[in-house]
Amino acid sequence: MPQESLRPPQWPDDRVCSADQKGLVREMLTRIGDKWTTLVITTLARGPLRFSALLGEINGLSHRMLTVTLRALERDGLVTRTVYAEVPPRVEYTLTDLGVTLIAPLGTIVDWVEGHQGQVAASRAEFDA
Amino acid sequence: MPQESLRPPQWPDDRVCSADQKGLVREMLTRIGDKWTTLVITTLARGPLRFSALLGEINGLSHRMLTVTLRALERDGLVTRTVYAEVPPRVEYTLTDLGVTLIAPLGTIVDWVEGHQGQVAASRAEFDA
DNA sequence: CTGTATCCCGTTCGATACTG
DNA sequence: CAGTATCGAACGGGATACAG
Repeated sequence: MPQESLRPPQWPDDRVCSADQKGLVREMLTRIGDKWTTLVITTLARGPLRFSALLGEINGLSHRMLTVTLRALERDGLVTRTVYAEVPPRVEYTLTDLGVTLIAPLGTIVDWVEGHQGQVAASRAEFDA
Repeated sequence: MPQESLRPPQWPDDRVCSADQKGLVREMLTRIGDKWTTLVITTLARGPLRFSALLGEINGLSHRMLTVTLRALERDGLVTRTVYAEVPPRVEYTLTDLGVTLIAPLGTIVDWVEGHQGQVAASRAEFDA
């Protein structure tokens, strides 16, 4: 088993968050903020999808990264993987109850970005000028 | 030539989000989720701080990464950089009004993590078993 | 004190090829 | 169709040295 496949970033530095759980919070933020996790969750929020459907819905997402992302979500208990014993094989991914509770908080961030992207873009334009 | 140095990430991939704004949403999520951004924002949420103070408050944060993080936040209009013409130089960083509006949404995520980290940890333990 | 520039290593991720 | 294995390029980020 390759090291990379499934290992979620373990945050080994307890100095960062010695007395509290900021390490875990940041680890989850890292997960939430990583390249594909949020897109996968928000896509699954509209209903269960199979692997190939997810791949089709999310533009630019590679085969391999979808697998990695889904495994991490599954490990965290946010997504359920259901295999149907058919030929050809069919696998459906569904948000768990826990995963569903993440939709709203995620939504506040998405809303913020959508509501302020103009200001951010303007600020960048000025900064880069 | 490989001046990757201190420049904030500039928008490398338009492929992913050609016509819509999901790319920007994800880009902001990436920024929010990256190693230090959230910690810097939440630390500045308690009040303005100078460079060295921030460095001291956030354990494990390196000199260089604080600069990189602050530049990105400044570029996005989330943080203001104020230089006082003194010797030795003093520079204070403050959340902008825009930056302040990010505190609440960020809080919903932090609250989610703190409220569900037990379930996540349990799920991981079972998955890894 | 604040910030920039280099070096350098580990990780990430896309492309590709292969299996059940 | 769904998933795994491998490889190479790109990136992140720490240590360090240096400058205003």
